[in-house]
Amino acid sequence: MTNMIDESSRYLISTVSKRSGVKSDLVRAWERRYQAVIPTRTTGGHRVYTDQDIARLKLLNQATSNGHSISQIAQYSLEELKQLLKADLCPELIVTPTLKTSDRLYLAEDYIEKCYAAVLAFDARALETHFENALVELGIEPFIEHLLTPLLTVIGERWRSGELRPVHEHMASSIIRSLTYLLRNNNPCPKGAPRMIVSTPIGQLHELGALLAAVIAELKGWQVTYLGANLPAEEIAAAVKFTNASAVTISISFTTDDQQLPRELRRLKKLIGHDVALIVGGKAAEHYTQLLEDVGVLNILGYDHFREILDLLATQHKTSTH
Amino acid sequence: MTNMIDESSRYLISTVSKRSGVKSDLVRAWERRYQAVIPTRTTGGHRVYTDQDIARLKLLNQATSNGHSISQIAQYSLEELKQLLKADLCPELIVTPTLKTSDRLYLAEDYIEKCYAAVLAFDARALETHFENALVELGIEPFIEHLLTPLLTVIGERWRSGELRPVHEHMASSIIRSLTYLLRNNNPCPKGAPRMIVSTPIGQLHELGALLAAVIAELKGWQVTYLGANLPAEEIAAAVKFTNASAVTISISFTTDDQQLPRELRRLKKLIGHDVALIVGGKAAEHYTQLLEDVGVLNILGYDHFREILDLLATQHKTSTH
DNA sequence: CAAATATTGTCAAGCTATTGTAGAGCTATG
DNA sequence: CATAGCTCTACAATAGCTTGACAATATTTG
Repeated sequence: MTNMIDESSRYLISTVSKRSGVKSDLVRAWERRYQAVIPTRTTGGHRVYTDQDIARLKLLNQATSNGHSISQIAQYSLEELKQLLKADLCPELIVTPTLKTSDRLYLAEDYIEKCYAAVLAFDARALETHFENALVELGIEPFIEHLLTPLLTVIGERWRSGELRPVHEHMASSIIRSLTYLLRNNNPCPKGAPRMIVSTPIGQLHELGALLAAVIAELKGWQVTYLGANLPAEEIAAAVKFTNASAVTISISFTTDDQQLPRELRRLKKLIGHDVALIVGGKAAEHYTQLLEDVGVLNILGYDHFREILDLLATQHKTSTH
Repeated sequence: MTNMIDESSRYLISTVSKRSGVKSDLVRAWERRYQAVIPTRTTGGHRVYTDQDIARLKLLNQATSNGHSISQIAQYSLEELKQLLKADLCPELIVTPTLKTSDRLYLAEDYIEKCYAAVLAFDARALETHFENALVELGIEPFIEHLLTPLLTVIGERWRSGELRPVHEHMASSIIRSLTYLLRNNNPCPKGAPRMIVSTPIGQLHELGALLAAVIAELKGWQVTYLGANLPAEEIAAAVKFTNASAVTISISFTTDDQQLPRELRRLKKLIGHDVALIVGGKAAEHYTQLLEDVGVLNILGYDHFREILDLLATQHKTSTH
């Protein structure tokens, strides 16, 4: 996760030595003789290393103990070193080309499989690890769009088909929810940012859709107050008043036959008035298109559409406050 | 919100020193040499610090004792420092308590007030900031025991008395839930650790109690799988089978008149058998003492009691697996 | 194969930078 | 007026820097 903050950690040589397992003297020797790492310096001349340097030294250390000579590999890139070590372990699998941005979809699919396998095996730790790795490799938005969303769809399908039990879905959800901290945490919110309330209406217990919407809105620069699931219209409206929010996003995951959802939506719209945008999304939203149109709701048709809506509302917000 | 922080939290250097664990002289040296904190001044020139400054110094203190050089990290933001420490947690580092327990209680009360004020003002950001600072200052377990638990009780009371709306409680809950990532993430779980399933039975939608139980069990060295709220007995039992868990912890927050809860508990006990411990806690557990006794449940009477139970079960687990 | 050469990890000497601590003398605060 | 805080200065203890050397292995060459 450190590299999400733009690689700002700096270390002195002793720390580097402890972390990488290469003695300080040797680190300096490798620099002097082969420029294996080229740290910056303090004004006083002390060497200052980055996380990358540490990773590099770790790999170099492994590679040398595998028999490679330091003079030969000292200038390899991180990627090349990883390949080298991989090749040492299983010399048959050297094929891997370096990953480029166009391979993200492939990468995401790979992770989807791994994650699904972890869910099926009910291995919460493995699932969490996969998620964290994927988050680093993919970045936040692709992570949500190309990994989480398809994964949840798959889990939903397999759940209905009986391959998975409800408890699998619960396990996965709770892990995804705890990840939200990572997803949300890096945004110093701008001061005049438009505010948004995110929740699910009463009767809708699944909150993951809402959670992802909240994350995306925060990434788009909104100041989001997330309220969890299952809230009656008056409560959501109260939150809008408290925060002076200019939009409300509601996620609907399940189709129900009763009239509760339509009633709640109409009530909510009436309570918040016409100046506050009401946005609705979620798997089950498409079953209610007529209703949503009647009520005057912005219906989310996909991630890009959601982002468009957010941008549009944000500009409206700016012009209305100036 | 901002003026609440500004007005309520101004400290002189001696207080800061006590709370952060950094000697006054050193605090001044860090300011002079690296601008690690830049307090405001009284008209007479005395330094005046905020809660943020204290949190910052505390983190800087930890980071330096982890081997980082103060000149390198002095200008890091709070977030960066947290990340740094998280990254350092590979070695076995438990936050060293620099405060006496009596000071802690006082400090916790102080934070309870601030947090409650943030809830009342519906200020999610302020609440989150207070939580994060408190977590740094108090350490995990005191944070749960002396801040979170009393705070939740207060919120519950004021909610029943009508001072707060349900939406206040939702807002606070969702923030606490997102904090769980911080609370849980520090434990590299030992290999032979006993496993536990944590959830709430069907009909019990409030999951915070379960969440806190999960965190405490993890701190005690258990390998916990947290499943969220509202699960039927068969699902919980299935999770026990999948993970080969040796204990199940269930949290009950609300008293209901119907027979669902008793039925579910009996069913759960039957499904998991006598070899798996069934632990029940939560605000409403005391209303069911007779039932719990009949079913053969370990009833949690408080945090210390819970920890005792955990230790007891852990030793049983060890002897049975050797 | 042996000798010559190159590579590589380690160490020491002498010097500088960093950093925690402390004292002297003065001032603000209640 | 006593306590706690302020500035400035100084100092000792680590920890880091450079240069250069030196064995212990590899590798090449005769």
